[in-house]
Amino acid sequence: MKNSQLYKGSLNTIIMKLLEENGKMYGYEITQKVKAITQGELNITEGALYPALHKLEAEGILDVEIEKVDNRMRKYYKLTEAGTKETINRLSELEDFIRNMQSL
Amino acid sequence: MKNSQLYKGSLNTIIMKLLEENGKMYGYEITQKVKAITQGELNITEGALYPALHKLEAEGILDVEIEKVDNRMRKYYKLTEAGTKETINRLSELEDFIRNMQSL
DNA sequence: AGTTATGTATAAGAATCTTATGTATATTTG
DNA sequence: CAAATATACATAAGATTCTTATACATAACT
Repeated sequence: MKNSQLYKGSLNTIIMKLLEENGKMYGYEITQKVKAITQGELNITEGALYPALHKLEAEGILDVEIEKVDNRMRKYYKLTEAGTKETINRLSELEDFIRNMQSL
Repeated sequence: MKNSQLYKGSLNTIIMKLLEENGKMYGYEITQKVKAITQGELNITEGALYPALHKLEAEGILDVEIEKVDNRMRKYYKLTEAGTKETINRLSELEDFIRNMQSL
């Protein structure tokens, strides 16, 4: 997701952060939201996104709810209770990471 | 190098940033410096560090100079001219990354 | 004498992401 | 109206990066 290697390992945090703010989102929506917010700088690829969503679901971080809109499938994801707690930790780790990277 | 996945992909940037500030450093010194600056939060493992140094050297980012101190080998690394230029880009990417992660 | 610290190195495996491909429907454009 | 683009999800092969374990060697500390 971008040529810069720095984003490697941050996809789960990005997903969780967006879901915490927006309640529920579907995969394609996440890719568009990220592109919009970063002014096209960060493009999440489906090959990275969908496996990540499936894994977070398997880990009990996310819940899925399937909807059909305009005859097209959408899988809405939202944080579980455990996922919400875990997100707090992740965002704290993100702050630590940023602080450490700046002070190095 | 730590349980948080966020650091994945940032090792090269860390190495280059430290070398830009400190002129030249050897591997073990880098691990200790990082540990000290982050108050033990970030520990770079040798299994990650040495292959990374070798690769940066092969790419022409780093130059090596071997010294013997107290009968023990030290390999001092410093940025090449190309490496210094590349470091400017990396640090710019780091700022973009941080800004994007905060605005998401 | 044995453990810890200093110092470098590699190899097997895990985790994450890229790139490519596949399927399907809706909308826009030439 | 046919073709291209947008919407929407999915997986598989390969690349990259890191973890964990192991290896070797000397110095310093207990």
